[in-house]
Amino acid sequence: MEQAILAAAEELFLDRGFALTSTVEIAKKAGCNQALVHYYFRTKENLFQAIFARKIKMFMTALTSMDQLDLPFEKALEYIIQAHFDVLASNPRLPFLILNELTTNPKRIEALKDILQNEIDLRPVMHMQALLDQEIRKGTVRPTTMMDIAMAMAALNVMTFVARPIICGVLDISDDDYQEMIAHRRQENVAIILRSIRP
Amino acid sequence: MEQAILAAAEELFLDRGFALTSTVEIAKKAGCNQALVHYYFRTKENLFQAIFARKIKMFMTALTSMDQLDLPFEKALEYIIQAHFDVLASNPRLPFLILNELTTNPKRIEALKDILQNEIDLRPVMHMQALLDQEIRKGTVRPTTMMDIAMAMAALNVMTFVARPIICGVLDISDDDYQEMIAHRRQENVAIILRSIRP
DNA sequence: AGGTTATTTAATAGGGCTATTAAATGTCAA
DNA sequence: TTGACATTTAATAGCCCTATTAAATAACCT
Repeated sequence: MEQAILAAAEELFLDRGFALTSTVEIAKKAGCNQALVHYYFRTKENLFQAIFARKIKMFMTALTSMDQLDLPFEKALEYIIQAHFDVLASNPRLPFLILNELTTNPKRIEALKDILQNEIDLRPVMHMQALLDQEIRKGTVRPTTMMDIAMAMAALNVMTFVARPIICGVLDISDDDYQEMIAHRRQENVAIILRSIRP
Repeated sequence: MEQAILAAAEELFLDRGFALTSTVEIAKKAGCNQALVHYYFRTKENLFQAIFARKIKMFMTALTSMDQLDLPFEKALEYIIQAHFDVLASNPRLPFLILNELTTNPKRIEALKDILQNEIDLRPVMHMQALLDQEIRKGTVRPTTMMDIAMAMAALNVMTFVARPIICGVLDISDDDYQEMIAHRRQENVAIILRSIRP
């Protein structure tokens, strides 16, 4: 039942965020009494943090555990951008939850910092930075930074999923059309970034 | 006092969204009794919609009221991207509010559709589309669509401001550094898009 | 001033929420 | 079987919230 509560809470939190999800709803979805939620997690805040931390860790790990370290820079970059995109596609509501919580609740920032500092292996990032610097020296890539590239990647990929309600709502397109658009963006976002770093 | 309530509500809604803002807080910030909020707007929902509609209208109008219709395509695009960026810089919390409300409350989508259909002049967009098609025929721009370009622009510009809590929180940088980063992104986002449409 | 309307306040109904508590039920080993 | 412990439930305290109502105050017109 503890697992059922976690699963129900995860779904609801991802759907509606912390503030709009009540422990009563979580209990109903998990199929138990509302007091049980508090028996296992004492507070709604605890329950949320457990899920939030787990999700962020999963997300960051998926990004930094890279098995393409031997690829040349452009290929590696393409691989990373698409890996990032794919994690988002499997967790389309996660970026919104993260943005939402970090924006409305300063407390969450500490949690995020902790995870980033203690749980994430940054060596792959360093490796990419080194490859990039090499390319710049060779003149095959214009002078730029991994920070800039990462910003562009995050922006383009995340917005694809965060903007879904706007896109689907305003253009009212079918689910098939949306899937097609997703596939298109997966290619397009890579293309934009690769072109943007040309000398 | 009605204006004071509107102003207070706008600030609080932008800060914390609809659900996390109470009419009591609004009243306190406006310097009046909480019942007065309901006297003027009957419901919190009404008050929110008034503000939300006004903000979206302002935002969309700033984007589509373009005075650079005689510029060549690339110059016009650069102008638009920076205009978009500047509206966001003046309303840094607006995109988050829009995303937040459209994501958590389907009702808002109707409001948005209404505004887009009735209040926004789409001729400048058509004009840009025509210029783009011309460039593509000439071969000076790779085959693409205004939709793709707009997505990239929105993603890059919006993320600059939406991600502020993450960037400032994780990297803990000073306000000056942040301002510098903003200025950098204003250039960079243009550069990325212009490079991304090269043949 | 006196009357009418607009504005503002105090008080409160009514509802949902989190968290706690005490009691009931299940589990399982000795 | 019984005792100890884990799980689950019902009930409720205590908050904060929205919205309403009735009464008080201000503003304005004649």
